[in-house]
Amino acid sequence: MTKEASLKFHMSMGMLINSAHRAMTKRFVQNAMKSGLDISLDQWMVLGPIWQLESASQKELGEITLKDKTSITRLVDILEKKNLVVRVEDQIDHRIKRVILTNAGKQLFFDVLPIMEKTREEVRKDISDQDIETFKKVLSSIIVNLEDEKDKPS
Amino acid sequence: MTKEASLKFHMSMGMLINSAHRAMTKRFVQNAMKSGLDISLDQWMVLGPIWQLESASQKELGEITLKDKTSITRLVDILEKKNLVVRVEDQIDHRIKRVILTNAGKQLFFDVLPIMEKTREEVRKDISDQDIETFKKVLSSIIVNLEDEKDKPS
DNA sequence: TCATATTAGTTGCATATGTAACCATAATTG
DNA sequence: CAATTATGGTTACATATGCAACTAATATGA
Repeated sequence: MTKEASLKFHMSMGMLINSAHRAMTKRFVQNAMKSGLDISLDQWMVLGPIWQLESASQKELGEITLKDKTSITRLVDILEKKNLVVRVEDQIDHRIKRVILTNAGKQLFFDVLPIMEKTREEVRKDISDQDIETFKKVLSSIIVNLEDEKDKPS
Repeated sequence: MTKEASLKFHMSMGMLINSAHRAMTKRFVQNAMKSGLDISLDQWMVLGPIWQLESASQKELGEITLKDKTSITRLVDILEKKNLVVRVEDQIDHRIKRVILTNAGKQLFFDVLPIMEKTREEVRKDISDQDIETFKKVLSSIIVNLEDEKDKPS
């Protein structure tokens, strides 16, 4: 029995997702560290959209990353402490805080891109495109299956 | 474009796993809470093997759940604080601590089984067995792809 | 317009994890 | 057999998350 088969046989889906998730975040951080970059996968998940949108409210970041507003607050705290982003109060709606990249943040974004690509390749090694497609489809279904009632569009 | 398609289109694999993982742990805890049971998914992941093995060392628990020994220490701390398990020093090798269920732990184990099943059904809703198989296969491959060099059998 | 509700974001408390340093107890070997 | 190494487990520090309660600001509507 191969190691994969053994794992598949013994472990529940929940345990497998749990382990795969931890392994991926761990590897990303390790790869970044090897290149002298100090950033976590979750921090990157927020940094990317900020770059793409030029300026994003924390609410928008939460919607894009599917993260709780509480998590966004604290991730932005960390990014701000690292001088990668700054919060700017929206001029019209004073409840909103727009997050924008500093020059250091922009620099880091480009530095991390190849790390991301390297990690992606390590993760996908020997897995067919077809299986990856099915994999992503199932993940999307799970996310939709488990959506909070209260968050569902009425 | 359906919500699934939209998710699949926009989100990277890492983000999808991240979100699915969080959604599953969240739903499990919510389902348990609705039934008046106070246990997290990770606590359950440890409790199950203890039941199966009757008595397990923390090292064994780590191997089974693919969790770090540090995580096991702390999960067992919590389970012990909740009076669900007790640590017993191994009579032969005094470094080893065997973890066994209390009566309350055994009771909880059986109470949680239907919660587990309910959550499992909610997660898998409208996903074919075939796709689940592929899904688990891919997860196992990812875990193997990302295994630490130092942990690999020589 | 004034009271109420909603929205965006923050904070405190609890759980979960990784890393590294640490302790105590075996096991190894010079 | 004594010194060294390896093993099982714990602890401190940092990151990440959920929930609930909170603040400040905007929107709603009687």
